[in-house]
Amino acid sequence: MNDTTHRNPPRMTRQRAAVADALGDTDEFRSAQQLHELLRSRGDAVGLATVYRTLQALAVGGDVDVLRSEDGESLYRRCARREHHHHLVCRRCGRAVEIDGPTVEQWAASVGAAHGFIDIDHTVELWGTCAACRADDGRPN
Amino acid sequence: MNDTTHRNPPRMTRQRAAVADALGDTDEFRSAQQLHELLRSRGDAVGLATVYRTLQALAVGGDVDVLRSEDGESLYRRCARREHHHHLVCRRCGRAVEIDGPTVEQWAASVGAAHGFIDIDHTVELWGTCAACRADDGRPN
DNA sequence: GTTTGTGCAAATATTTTGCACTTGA
DNA sequence: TCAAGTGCAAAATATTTGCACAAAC
Repeated sequence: MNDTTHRNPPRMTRQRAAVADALGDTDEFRSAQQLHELLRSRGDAVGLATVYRTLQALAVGGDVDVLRSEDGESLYRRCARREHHHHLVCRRCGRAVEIDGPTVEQWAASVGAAHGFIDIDHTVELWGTCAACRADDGRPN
Repeated sequence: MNDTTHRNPPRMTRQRAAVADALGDTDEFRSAQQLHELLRSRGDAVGLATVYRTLQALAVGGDVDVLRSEDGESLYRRCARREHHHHLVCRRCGRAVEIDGPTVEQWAASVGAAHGFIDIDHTVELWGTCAACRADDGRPN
């Protein structure tokens, strides 16, 4: 039997632990660059390429959620639930609230089918400015 | 009176007309690079930077819709309606159908308010494979 | 001892920008 | 005329990849 599809569990390395840890203690979406910098400042430096590779692996495994900021940067966060959900994200600080699209899922599927499209996927994200950032007003972030 | 906010109408140049024209005859979302190549092949070449600048201007003016492909590239299309709407886009060829989010707009606003966020914006796009591309199956794009 | 992971530097890819030159009105 | 638009090449970003070396199991 040819098991090219089999995949061993990822090895536990200092770097993987560090990235997971950096993601662990926040409710904010963070970019790979931010996490890289955060780790460096903590004195637990990890190569930028490794940060990218690790985040990608975590995302594939469903351990972190990924979304694109309004200017196209990928942002990562370890969410409370593993099931599919959407977010209300602060465009200033990245803080996010997990939300359910009421009927979004089935609406998406039916609209797709009605037009003869298959393999429907949907992006539903809400962007805003959170209360804390609103108070911080003019300040540069 | 200081009118720093005033803006003259854009000048009609060969390049602007070419870009507008390239957008005009299709229902597909296209990238700046694709439009640049399309114009070149038509023998009506326009500098890539100009294509980007023009598309950006058209987008600000509300003359074209912009959205980000699943891999982060900006795609442009001149839609039939100028009012806010969403799209069901073929991830293979870019062909798109304009759709209305049933209650998306007010749902977005209320969810935002419920969490103390202001200036709520939402991204709702549907991606799929259209019937024509499905028939084309394995073929490279 | 294998095999997977890491770091670094170089490669991609998209989009933006500085600047001298052209052109529309 | 002369402000606005253009082309080109260089810069800025974000992300990926090749490869030699290190480390996990």
